[in-house]
Amino acid sequence: MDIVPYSPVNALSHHFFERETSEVARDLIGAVIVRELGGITLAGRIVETEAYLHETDAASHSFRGRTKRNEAMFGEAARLYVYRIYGIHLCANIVTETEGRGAAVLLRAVEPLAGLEEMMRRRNTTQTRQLSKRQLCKKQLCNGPGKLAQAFGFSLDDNHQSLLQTPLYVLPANEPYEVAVSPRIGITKAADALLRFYLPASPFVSPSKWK
DNA sequence: GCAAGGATCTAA
DNA sequence: TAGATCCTTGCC
Repeated sequence: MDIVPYSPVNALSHHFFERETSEVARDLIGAVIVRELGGITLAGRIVETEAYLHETDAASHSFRGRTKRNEAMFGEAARLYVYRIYGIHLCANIVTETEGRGAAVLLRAVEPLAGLEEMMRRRNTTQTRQLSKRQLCKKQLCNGPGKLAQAFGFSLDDNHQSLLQTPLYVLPANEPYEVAVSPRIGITKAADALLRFYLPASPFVSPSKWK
């Protein structure tokens, strides 16, 4: 069969994620996140991110200091911070900057590249409705933070997991992309800060008033 | 348009 | 300790 075209050899290094959070969030647009899960390769091109800064950012979980929930956000760069939102969904973040800082990049949407069958299966597991009624299409697999986390099988147990080697790593963008900027989605504090980055031409970004 | 869902924060 | 809030989604 085919050789899987994904290898951690050229994966982004610790240095990439140590930088200032909004720079990391912007530079992650076009990068490819790869996860080996149960012998299956899941991969997606990152098309939408948000930067959550340290103690000066009222919208960030780290704003009120370190707690059990946000502990992973204060860990070293290039590790996962996963949290539960609205009691139902999970959101996956990549920790940035220096250890103890409390900054991260939220992964909001990716374009599915590999493992689509598996993503579709994971996105359907909690669906009790008939498949024929509203079949999930490629665009709906990962176009939102909760959807992305579900498709890639992220869980609270994945907190602190490294993104620097198999089974989880990020490959740099293979071409330069024109990145658009907007306010972040779904927040009330610091709502005017331009810390959301996305590919304006991509049909795989999450549905929002900013397009 | 809004309910679901559970942890976390805030005001007493 | 009760009540509001929360980096969302999918069904009504």
